[in-house]
Amino acid sequence: MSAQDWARAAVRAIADGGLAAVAVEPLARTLGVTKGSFYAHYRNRDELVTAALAEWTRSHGDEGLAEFAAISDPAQRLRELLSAVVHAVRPLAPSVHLSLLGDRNDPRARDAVHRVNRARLELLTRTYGELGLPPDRAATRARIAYAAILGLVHLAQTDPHPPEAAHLADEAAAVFLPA
Amino acid sequence: MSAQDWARAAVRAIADGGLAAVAVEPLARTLGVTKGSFYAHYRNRDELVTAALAEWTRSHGDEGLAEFAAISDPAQRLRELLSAVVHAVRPLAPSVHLSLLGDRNDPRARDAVHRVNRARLELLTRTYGELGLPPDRAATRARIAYAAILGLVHLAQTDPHPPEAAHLADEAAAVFLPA
DNA sequence: CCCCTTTGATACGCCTGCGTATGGATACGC
DNA sequence: GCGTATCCATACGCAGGCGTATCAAAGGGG
Repeated sequence: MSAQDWARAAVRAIADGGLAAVAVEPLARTLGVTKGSFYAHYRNRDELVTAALAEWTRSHGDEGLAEFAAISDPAQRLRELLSAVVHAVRPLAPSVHLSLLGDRNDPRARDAVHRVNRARLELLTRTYGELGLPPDRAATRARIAYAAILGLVHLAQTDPHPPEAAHLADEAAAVFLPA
Repeated sequence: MSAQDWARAAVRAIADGGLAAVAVEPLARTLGVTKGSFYAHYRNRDELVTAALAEWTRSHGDEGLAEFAAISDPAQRLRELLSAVVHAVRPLAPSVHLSLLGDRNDPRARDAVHRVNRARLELLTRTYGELGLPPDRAATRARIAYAAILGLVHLAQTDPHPPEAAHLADEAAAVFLPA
């Protein structure tokens, strides 16, 4: 039971309950310990919230994008990003992102979301630039594509009959792939 | 001080704090009354939450879209919708929508968001259909456009230097207007 | 004019989460 | 093998929110 364990549990809690779910006693229960353990690693709840946001920002910002940034062919990079999003796997998994939008009045949450968004937008902008778009059009294109992806994921989250992945992939490709 | 007043205050509370902010005693303080008043109108907090969500769904679903649905020229209708979104005015104002995403584990919140999304998507799909797109392409197009709009608004919300409205309008037009 | 309904104020008990104090256990240095 | 430090359990006080009980003040209908 390390400080890391608590931080990771806090990230999970954010994913399905927002910052309010980062509560020491419930987390201790799910971890099978008491809160006496917690205060051996953190001074108070706020420190845990900060640590959890830092952990998420790190793993979903530049670090989470590293494997995609390493792809040299921009078209291939774009396809891989698209595939990752549509299959809702790791680096663009939306739950924490979505929950934090609900906590956007908290400056720490807003900052974390903004950092992750910025890292992704920069990669996308660079990718579109390498595909031949002039800088300003690349930036705009990246914003639209990323916004559309976010929105599609958000729509799927509240839809009781979410569209199947293949169909979502077609829709995403329509905005993701360069005109 | 009517039940309506409480419901409207609850909607405001959702806008800047999510469902958790719908708390009887703080709301009573901001309304300048005590909670004794509240329990004269509602049986418990849950009833207030339900009423607030119903109020929002009503005013932002079909009813909020009525003024746009009444525009007979589809191209004009699309332009008006676009303008409304970009200027962040009423019917697509995002704050409650965004906050409810953070509460998407609550079935009532999920349902409310879904109803509003569905009403908007139906209007958009119909509009693209009237503009000449075949039904399935109109539906897909509507989803992408609406998703992009949602995403752009979301990005702006966490951006400390949000892009100016004119630029946002250009970006929105790129996905909103038919190809 | 009086009664009764509606509205809301006050006060209470309960629950849950935060933070602190204290003590015990285990493991590691020497 | 004996301190000593780290980790964690237990127990406490405190705050804030929910729901209930009780009562007071109008205000409208008979």
